[in-house]
Amino acid sequence: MISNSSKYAIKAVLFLAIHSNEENKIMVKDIAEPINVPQAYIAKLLQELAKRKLISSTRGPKGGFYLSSEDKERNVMDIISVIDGEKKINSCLLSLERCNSSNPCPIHHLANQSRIVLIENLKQNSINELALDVKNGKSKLPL
Amino acid sequence: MISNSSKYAIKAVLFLAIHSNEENKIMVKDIAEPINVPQAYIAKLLQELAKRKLISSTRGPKGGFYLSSEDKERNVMDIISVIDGEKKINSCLLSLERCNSSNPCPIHHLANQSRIVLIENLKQNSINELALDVKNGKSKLPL
DNA sequence: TCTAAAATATGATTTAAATCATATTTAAGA
DNA sequence: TCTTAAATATGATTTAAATCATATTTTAGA
Ligand code: FES
Ligand code: FES
Repeated sequence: MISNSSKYAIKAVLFLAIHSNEENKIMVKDIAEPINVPQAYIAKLLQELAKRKLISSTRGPKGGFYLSSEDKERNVMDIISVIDGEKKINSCLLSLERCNSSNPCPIHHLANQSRIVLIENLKQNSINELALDVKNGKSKLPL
Repeated sequence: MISNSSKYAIKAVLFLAIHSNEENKIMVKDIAEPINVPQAYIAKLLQELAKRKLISSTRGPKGGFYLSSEDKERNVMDIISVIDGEKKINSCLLSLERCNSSNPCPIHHLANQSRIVLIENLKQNSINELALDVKNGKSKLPL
């Protein structure tokens, strides 16, 4: 439903939200370790996120990744959409085909509402808001 | 979150609920095709479900798989638990470690409630009830 | 303008899940 | 009791996701 890659990407973006800004960029090697994701792997994900404009980056010495103020207004679903694609999280729990309320599978009505709520919630808070929660001790960035 | 194997297993069990009973057993080859799952693959899953007592089977000529009346009182979460294991569906969306409301990750509060609701819903209806929905045209068994 | 430090692009390798294959065991019926 | 049809047990192969490796491009600063 949500890939490992998406989870890693979310962790990395939140880490950047907490520790970086326009004037304080962070290199992959300084991101990989604290979030406990292999460096080469998170590098690839960060590159993809940068290409898709969810995070910002500059090359060369003093370069690195960071979140611009617009980047911080993104939400978690934006990240999942870029890494996994829209359709994956919306696919039918049984068929992998089109999930459709007018032609539902036997467990559609058991699963559909909670999925809608989940997706809605993942769009509700900005990266910035989630980062503030961590700063305020209301949540933790796990390994 | 829910593996392909679990999805296949759920489809197979629902198929058995609709088409089989103590006097009318069904062979793997007659299950595989209608639910559109490779025969050797669904065979393995059915064997596991039978070993774990979620479905019934008899060997030899006139043998096959079927659901006893007790089997039909099981629910979808029972199947997921047997195929994927309990912990998988309950793991943290970010860390893969213990998901814990008193030490939550940044998206715990975005995801936890809907997951609880999903799991509760998947336990709510018996296989028999879900099969009746299909028989009554209220839902469809997809490919 | 050179050098070094960073991201980027691209592709190879590994691993776990999915899929396939087959020898063994059980039970019905002749 | 023999034969045959079924599930069962076990393991091999394939595939997609995860992970690793490296040559190229860009840019800051000497
Ligand atoms: S049709 Fe299966 S979850 Fe919607
Ligand atoms: S701690 Fe991450 S989902 Fe609960």
